[in-house]
Amino acid sequence: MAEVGTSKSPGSLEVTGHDPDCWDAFQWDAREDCEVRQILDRIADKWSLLVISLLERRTMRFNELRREIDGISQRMLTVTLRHLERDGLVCRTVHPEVPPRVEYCLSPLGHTLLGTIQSLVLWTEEHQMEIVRARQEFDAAQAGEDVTAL
Amino acid sequence: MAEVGTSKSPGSLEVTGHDPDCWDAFQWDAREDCEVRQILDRIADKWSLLVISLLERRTMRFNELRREIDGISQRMLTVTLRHLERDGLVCRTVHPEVPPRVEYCLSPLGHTLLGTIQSLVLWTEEHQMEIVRARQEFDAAQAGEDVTAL
DNA sequence: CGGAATCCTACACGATACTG
DNA sequence: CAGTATCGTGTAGGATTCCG
Repeated sequence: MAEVGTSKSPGSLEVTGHDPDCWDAFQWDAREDCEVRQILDRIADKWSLLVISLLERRTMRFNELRREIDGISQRMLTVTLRHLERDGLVCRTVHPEVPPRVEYCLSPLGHTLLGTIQSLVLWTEEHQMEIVRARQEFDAAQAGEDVTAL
Repeated sequence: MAEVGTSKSPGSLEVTGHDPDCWDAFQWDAREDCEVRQILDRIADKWSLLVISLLERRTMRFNELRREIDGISQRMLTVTLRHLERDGLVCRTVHPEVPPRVEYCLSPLGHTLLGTIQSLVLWTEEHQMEIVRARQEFDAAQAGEDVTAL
């Protein structure tokens, strides 16, 4: 229900992606709509952050990115780039040559995201020790309960 | 491999969660390790952000959160809260009464996350129009290609 | 009330093979 | 080179039921 473009015809990767119910009109604590979650999901998905951070430095070609990332499947690189392109964060330029040459770079909008992302990365750097320690304590407490439960 | 606490015995929810290979030692563009992605995944998952934003205001009980969020299953609320508790972002207080009363609140660490999160939310607010427009243009272009392809 | 255990399904993702 | 198409799998997450 509430499908915008039902043109999900075979012949295109699942770019239109998931947008099933989108929080059931919860409105994100009455301040936001579901856009926030969608966009957060995008930059937090398995590869986007990495692609963005690589494109921060310079324009890159498809297989260049592929080699650089090492571990990404060609499919997921395609899907990720399509997502980012669809959201206007990344620009895709096809040079009509043979062999084909396709270049990707950050859009201006993508660059504005960069600052925010980096503050998030910074927070993680600053606090990851605390988090790791918290996890250890938590797990230890769990194990302790298991023992006392015997 | 590389499992820290293999105490994933039946009798605990899947808190220890996913940590399968963690980027294959890619080191996040040689600047970060996989912690970043893990933590980003945490706050960007389906409900965490919402829970955190609700706990920003005040301490809340389990079913209070459940009612407030409207759409979350009890299972996912439990899982989400456990995750956040494990990472030290949320504090869980059990009052030994009958009927039981369990309260959740943001930890100090959780509060430090709040600022970063809000900058992200702010970015989304400021740019969501651009993103929506970019998507429309992208989808339109796609449709156009489909037409010309006939 | 605040969970835990179990079952089930949809989808994200990887591997592989083919194309312009 | 830069994709697309197809298949197989793991898992996130919902529904339901039971427990202290």
